[in-house]
Amino acid sequence: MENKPVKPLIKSSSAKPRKSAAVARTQLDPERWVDEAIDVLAREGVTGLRVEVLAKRCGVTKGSFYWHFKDRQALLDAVLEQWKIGRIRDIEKTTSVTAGNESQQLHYAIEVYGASRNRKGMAIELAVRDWARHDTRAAAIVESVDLYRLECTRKLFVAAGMSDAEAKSRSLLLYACVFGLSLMHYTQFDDNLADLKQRIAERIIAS
Amino acid sequence: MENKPVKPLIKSSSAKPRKSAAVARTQLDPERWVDEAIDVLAREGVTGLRVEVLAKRCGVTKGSFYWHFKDRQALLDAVLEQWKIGRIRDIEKTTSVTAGNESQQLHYAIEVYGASRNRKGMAIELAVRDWARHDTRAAAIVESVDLYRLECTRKLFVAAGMSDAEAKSRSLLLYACVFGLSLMHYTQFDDNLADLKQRIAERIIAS
DNA sequence: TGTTTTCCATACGCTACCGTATGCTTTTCC
DNA sequence: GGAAAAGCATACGGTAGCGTATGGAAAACA
Repeated sequence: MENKPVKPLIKSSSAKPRKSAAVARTQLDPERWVDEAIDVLAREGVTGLRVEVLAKRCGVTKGSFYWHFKDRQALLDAVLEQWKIGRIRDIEKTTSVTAGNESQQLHYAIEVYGASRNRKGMAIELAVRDWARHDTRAAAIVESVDLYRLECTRKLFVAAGMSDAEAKSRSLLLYACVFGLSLMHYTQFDDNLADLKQRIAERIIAS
Repeated sequence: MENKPVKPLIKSSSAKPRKSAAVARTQLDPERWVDEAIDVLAREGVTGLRVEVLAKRCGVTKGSFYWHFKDRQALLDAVLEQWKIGRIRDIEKTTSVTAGNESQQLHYAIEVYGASRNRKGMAIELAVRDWARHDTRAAAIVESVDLYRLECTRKLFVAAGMSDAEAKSRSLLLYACVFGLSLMHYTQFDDNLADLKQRIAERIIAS
């Protein structure tokens, strides 16, 4: 009963060996679980994120999981937090730009999400968003990420010379379109999808 | 073993009482199951669509369900089919227009999906789309509905005077934006969402 | 009225989960 | 090297879900 240490909700990964600095050989899973979980999330959604399934993918059993995490919810929270951090970092990387290249950078922002490349990233995105429809925690995370994204691209539109109100609407239009496209099945709609996407991007960005 | 009649996958609802035309008092659940299922789908997604849960909502037990349906998949198929039929009907209603009012009708098409009203319809839409990400059957239905929608609005854009290529891109942009907006959480982004949406709609439709 | 269908309830076996308890092995630390 | 802690395995109880089997009530039909 009492021989277990005060078990943290998520084991702090900063508890690395203190003396021998360069050893760190035998540590196994500080946040490996979260990475694997995000992988499963991308392919099956939250409902596919089950403790025993995940354990099998990690080559261990539940026993290990419940040592690192208080319960399933703790993992889910960690996944959300990790996702949020990654998104914020990505947004900053995508929307940081040298003055004068704003329009170009906006085009890039659209392309980054475009289907082929970054399929997994979009799968995670959609999984989290669907998750947010039934879970308050996920919804809060999505909201914060959305606001940050919208704000970043808004600044780009402003820097590109638009009014504040127009920049806001363009910013929202941009992300709505990006996510919306990833929801739709339109490959049969046209035989020149590249041109189609080009026109859409122009419509979103051009003055 | 053999006393059961050839059980159809979905019991044909055309087997109404033959003689007394206006009676039909005691029939209970031909497609009531499907309606209830779509209701659950809207609130919990496909994974919430469980046989015993649904039975409880209908005030019966599994025994009834497995008389009407071969298995859970048969219900899911019926749900998809019902959804498709409803969408097709809706699209035709939304995009049929007297000549000259195309632009107005396009604005209406956007408004119809806009948040407040028709929340349930959008919830179903998103649930089905998420479903389609893991299920081939659902994906096929979504694809057919998408193509039909895209084609209908494309015609409206053409009728409004656009080139074929531009009409296609606008049509895709319209639906992508509509679904994308329903995925996002942007209520904190601006204090005048109406103006925001108005600008977006203009951007999508205006020449 | 009695038989056949229709429609539903109950009971069962099975699997996939979650979370806990407990013990075993490997490090870590003294 | 020996105690303590870390990291994981195994086993258990419990729930929820699917699908089947079977019986019973109620309606339709003859």
